[in-house]
Amino acid sequence: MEDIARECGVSKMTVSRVLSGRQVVSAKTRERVLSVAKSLNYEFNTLAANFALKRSGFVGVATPFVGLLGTEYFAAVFRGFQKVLHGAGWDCALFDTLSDAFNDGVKLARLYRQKKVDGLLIVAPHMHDRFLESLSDLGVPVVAIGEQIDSKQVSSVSCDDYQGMMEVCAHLYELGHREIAFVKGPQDLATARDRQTAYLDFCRRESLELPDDFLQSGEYTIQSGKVAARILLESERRPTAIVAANDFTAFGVIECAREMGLRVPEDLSVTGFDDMPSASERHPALTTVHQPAMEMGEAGADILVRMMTSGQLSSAKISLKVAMVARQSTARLPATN
Amino acid sequence: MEDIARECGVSKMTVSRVLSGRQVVSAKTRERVLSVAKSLNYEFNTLAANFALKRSGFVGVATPFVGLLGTEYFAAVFRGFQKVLHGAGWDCALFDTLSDAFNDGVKLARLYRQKKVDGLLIVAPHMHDRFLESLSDLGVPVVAIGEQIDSKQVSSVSCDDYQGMMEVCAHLYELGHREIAFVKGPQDLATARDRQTAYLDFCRRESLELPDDFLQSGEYTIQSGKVAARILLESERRPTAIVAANDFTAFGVIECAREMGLRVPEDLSVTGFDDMPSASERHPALTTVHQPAMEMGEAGADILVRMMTSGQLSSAKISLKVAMVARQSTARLPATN
DNA sequence: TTGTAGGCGTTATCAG
DNA sequence: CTGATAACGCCTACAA
Repeated sequence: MEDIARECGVSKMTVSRVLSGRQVVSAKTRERVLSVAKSLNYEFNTLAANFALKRSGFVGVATPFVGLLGTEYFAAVFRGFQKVLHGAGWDCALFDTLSDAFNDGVKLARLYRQKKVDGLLIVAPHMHDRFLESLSDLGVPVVAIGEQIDSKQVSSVSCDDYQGMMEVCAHLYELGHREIAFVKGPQDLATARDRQTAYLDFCRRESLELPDDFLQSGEYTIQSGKVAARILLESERRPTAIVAANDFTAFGVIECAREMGLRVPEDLSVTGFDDMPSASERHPALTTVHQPAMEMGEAGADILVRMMTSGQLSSAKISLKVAMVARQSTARLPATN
Repeated sequence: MEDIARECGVSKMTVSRVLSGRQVVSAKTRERVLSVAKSLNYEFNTLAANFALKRSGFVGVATPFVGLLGTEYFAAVFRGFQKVLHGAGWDCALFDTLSDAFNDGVKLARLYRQKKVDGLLIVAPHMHDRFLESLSDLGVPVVAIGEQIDSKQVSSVSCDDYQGMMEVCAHLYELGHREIAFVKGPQDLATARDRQTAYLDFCRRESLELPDDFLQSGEYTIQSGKVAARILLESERRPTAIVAANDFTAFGVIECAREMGLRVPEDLSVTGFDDMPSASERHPALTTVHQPAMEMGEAGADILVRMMTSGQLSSAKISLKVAMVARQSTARLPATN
């Protein structure tokens, strides 16, 4: 900068003002500085600028590298981040919540305290309560995507699991189903509990009297879906529809049904939740609930930018609407019975 | 640091030496410094350290956000990066090769010149020659993963497309196939050309005399696979096996065969290349070629670390062996004919 | 609108 | 093995 200043006959400070582009400089001086900078092949040193500004220019995106990185869901959320953050002058760095170093939020907070990142975005759907609780009150700008966090300092952007599951149940009900069973998810995940609550509320609202074993345990896995389905489909009062707490579980249910010689959807309707890419690729394509991943990313990044620029850690809780997608795994009841 | 120094009765420099942990300090002093640091709730300022060291502590990982981010392949490569880089003291930042700002390598190089990143890892399988060429000789530590780069300064880690395709052809040959057709990929992708060359070399080596139309064009897409398959399967000399240049193309071929009432693999053997996750999930599971993605990531990061620490831009070209995976889309010929 | 002086928190360098 | 000093390249604060 000094070279440019000398060449232009102005001070280093004026050059800085032009190059950082956020202070008023006369148009004539500005152009002169810019042209000299170009002719001198000058490159702005972002690192030094950020050091002086006491910021890193990076936002940390934390997610489990096994399980979530590599999914279209994560990619969509991330594109949402990028769109907002890049415009606001930040880049994204990736951190693994599963690595030894990040068993809890305290470790993540160190990234901030050491000035490696200016804020954190946690992509954490289906994450255990314990981890999420460790995020509370770290004194760091943090936004969690995919789960609602119960904290005054941590913001979160989640989607309306309850509403989505309600739509699924209503969809089946409209198709004539009255014998609707449910395969639960892990009880330490808030998403799983919300989905289950919606199912139970729906049954109560419509006065569906269902036997206790219509509520089966599950673990959000294909295998657990198969196990639960076998119990349900072998019981004397066989359901005409099975609502799975997520897509994996639904895949397991369908696999079990097929093994037992039942056709989906003719003999059994099955629904999932999450709308993984394979949900639409499988046969039959799965009726499920789609989450607005990119919008969640954008909303989360918006909140984070506000926290980082204001320095205020007031938490915002946003819950986005989801949309059920009817595909080929559900059918009208009288069609075959 | 000054506070700690005062408290310990040593100089700021000694504290720095202890905390940065890369210079010899007497064990007694070290422990005293560490304990005082803890009691003072001191947090090391990474940003300031990196500024003094003239490095950012970040490596830029560039990839197309639409198409590659969100795939298991990318996730595996990235885990490989992380494993090596984290150990060596770097974190990873993500950049989109598709965004306006990165139509070419020159734009990426700016990240380095502005000291935002200390080096670049480009995850670029199936990337157009033009982009790859723009990476040459940027004067920046760059390693490309997935494509071989023709440059004296840019390193690359690719996998042996030629060998993989040879194995596929040999596999079909051993199953008794002699009428083997091929669906090409885009001609401006080196991977596509290598796979095609292997096929042609194999045919020549085994003296398979095939009609010209056994070599169909394709675009690495499902749709183009369908189109090519229709031509092949409707020709009077119908192939008993179709080798597709990648998995997507193979999916299209299978779809077309099914529409025409042909069974795979009983009436037609089909092979892919890449081993996408869905390759093993589909029915029939696809015989294809698997790439050692995580190993490629590790190898690439190793090379980059060497470039960054040495400052030398000597390019290394590594080509990793691939492995064919025989699944259910290929079968012995006499079994049905 | 522009200039001057000083500082950000760490490390390199060289002397002891 | 330890200490003093200067420097990294930019920005804030204040003054002109």
